Formats: sequence, C-alpha cells, structure tokens
Amino acid sequence: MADVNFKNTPSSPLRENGPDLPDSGEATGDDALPYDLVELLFFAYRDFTGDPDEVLAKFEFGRAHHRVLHFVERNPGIMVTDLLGILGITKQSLGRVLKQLVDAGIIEQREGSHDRRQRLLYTTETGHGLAVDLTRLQQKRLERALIGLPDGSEETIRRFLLQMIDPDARPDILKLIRSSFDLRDR
Amino acid sequence: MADVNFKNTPSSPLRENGPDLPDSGEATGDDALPYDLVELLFFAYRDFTGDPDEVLAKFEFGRAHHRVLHFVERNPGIMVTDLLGILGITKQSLGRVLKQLVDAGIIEQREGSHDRRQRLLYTTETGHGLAVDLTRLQQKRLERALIGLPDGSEETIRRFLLQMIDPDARPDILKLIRSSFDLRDR
DNA sequence: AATTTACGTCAGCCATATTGACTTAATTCT
DNA sequence: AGAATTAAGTCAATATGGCTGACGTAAATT
Repeated sequence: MADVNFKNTPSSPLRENGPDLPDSGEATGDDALPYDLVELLFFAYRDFTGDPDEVLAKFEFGRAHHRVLHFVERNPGIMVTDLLGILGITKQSLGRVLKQLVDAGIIEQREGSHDRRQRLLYTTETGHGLAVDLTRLQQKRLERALIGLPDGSEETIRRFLLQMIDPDARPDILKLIRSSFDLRDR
Repeated sequence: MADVNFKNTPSSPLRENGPDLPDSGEATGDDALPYDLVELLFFAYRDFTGDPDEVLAKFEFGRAHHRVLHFVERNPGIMVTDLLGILGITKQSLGRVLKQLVDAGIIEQREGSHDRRQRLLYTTETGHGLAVDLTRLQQKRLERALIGLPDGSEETIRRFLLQMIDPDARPDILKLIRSSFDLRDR
C-alpha cells in the first residue's frame, strides 16, 4: 500500500557524473517544457486509480472491471455497443471482463424490451454497492486534493480537465458526464 | 486518430427500460458522488497519453517506453535502481523495455565513475530529440487546456494534482519534479 | 573475508488489449 | 417478402507490459 516511495533517491541524480552530454543546445527552443505538470499528472492519476485497484484486487478484478462497472453504474440499461464506444475497446476485450462481472453477480443483462437483440446492462444490488464504494474512495481523494485551494478551484479544474479532452470528443463526453456544474463553452 | 467519439449514443440510455431496479435507496448517503470529476479525469488522462502514444507507435514503442524515456531525459545519469523506484515496476519489466531503447539508440548506458557497478542512464541525442518532441505534444495540450481559465489557475491545478498524490509519496515526488513553481505546503 | 548492493538474465505466468473471421437472432430497408 | 444491416457473442491467434522466483556476477561495504 502507498508504495509509491522511491527506494533511495541517493544523491539526487542530477547530471550525476555525466560531463560529456552533447549539451544538446536546444536551439529549437525547448523553452520551459512543463515537466512538472506532466509528472504531477502521471503520479496523481496513478494514485487516483490505485485506491480502487486495491479493493478490486480482493475480488480478483482489475482496472478493466472497474471501468465497466463504473460506466454501467452510471448508465443503467446501456447497450453493449454504446459501452464499447465509451471504453474505446473491442467487443472481444469487453466480452471476457463482462462475463466475469456477470458471473460474479455484479452486472446483470436484460433483453431490450423494444429491441430484443439488445442485452442491456445493469448493476445488481451488489454491483451498485461496490460501485458506490469505489467512487467514494475516489471522492475522498478528490476532496483531499481540493483542500486549501481558492474559491472556484473545483470549477477551474473541471474546465481544465474538459479542455484536456480532444475537442471533437467533448460533446459526447459532456452528454455522458451530465455534470451538475456548468461546463458549457465560455 | 481522435477516435474517442462514441458510436451512437442513441437515446441517451438513462434508465432506459429498467423499471425494476430496487431503487437502491442509498440510505448510506451517496450524496452527490463526484462522477463528473472522475470521468473527466479518465478521459483527460486518456487523451493526454494518446498524443505521445501515436508518435511512439511509429517506432514500435509503447507507453512503457515513453515513461522510461521521460524519466531518463529528466534525470540524466540516473541509476537503474532509482528508475525502478520511480516507475514502480520490477527489474525484469524494465529490462525488456530498456534493452529495446538502448538497441534503438534512444538511451545510453555508462559505467558509473565512482561505482563501477552502476549503469547510469542517459538519453542519446536522438533520444533527447524524441523526448522533447513528445513533451512538446503534451505541452500543447496542457496550454490549450489552460486557455480561458482565471488567473492563477495553473498554480491551482498544480496544487490540486500534488494533493491527489499519496501524502507520504509527495516529498520524493517533489524532489523529482523540482518545479519552477512553489509547491511547498500552504 | 563475508555480506550486501547493482545489475542482469532465464523461465514462466497473468491481465488486458488487439485483429480477423464467423454465427445467430432480430430489426430495418426496399 | 426478401435482403441488408445491426446487436451481440464466439473462436483463435497475437502483442504488450506487468508479475514472481531463482540465479549469477561484479563491485563495494562492513
């Protein structure tokens, strides 16, 4: 748990004993690349997914199961095809994971009432409980991360994250997210 | 590329034809779980890593290679052991990826001058160029994401991301990141 | 001299993704 | 009514990036 610590960090290996790098003049202007933000994102996302990972490991589930559970919990009655679109994976990849979740009584499939080809997906009571537990873990981390930030920071972060997303994907994602906050342009 | 769009999103599957969920009263108080933030983080991080992924795919490299390249670029002369600590993977996992990067002339290993057991890692000129290219891609996305946000937002986001990280891992990560911005407590 | 450290390697396993091909059933289109 | 499309599932093979355990070698430390 929380094993994100580095082993040694001995003498902070800054150009340790490397006298002969070509000095790589950077005439191309690598003015102040945002290394810190890149790395903060990396470690933040890692720990963010780490909380649920620990819980899911007890069920022999992985992150793939979490993603499926999350989006089914959020979109009860979703079609398999739509779920594939959201997750951006193939039918075959989803198949395995979904089967395991169904077998474990986490997710339930029901025949569509209008279109009987569909196997609409729902969380079971158990699945719903697990989904809520996992989201609450993430909520705690998010709340802790917002402590001490100026007023309006949460909204700022929401807009930042939205704008990180490919512009042409945003409309669909906004529909999916249906935030209680105002994420419209401007 | 930018295939993050969902296929259909037909009739926004909101409890489509599911009349008989136990209504899951949520007496446990699932008051306003932060689904939107969770999902924004998911999609934002996905697209953020997507840019480099596309470039790396041309070299037959994956995200694992990117992480190694990034941290070697950032910490020239880093020891293998320290890199393992940063990445949080095993020697064997790193071994494969690192070998490929060395064979491709992206990363260079030099014997430590004080401790001849060490194989200190450096990017080659080529590797440095690639690393810069990749980071610039991510920079563009970050800059676009910051557009239109209020003054001080970048700092807010930095603090948010830092506070997302496990508290006991922060000191080491701060050392690693050595941001030009002030990320100290308070 | 003994122990520990740094690094590497062999071998095998697992999770999650991929592609391509194909089937079944149901719906929709002409 | 018949053809085409769609929804879902399946078989088989492959790739990536992790993992564990067991060893080996050289160099440094105690």
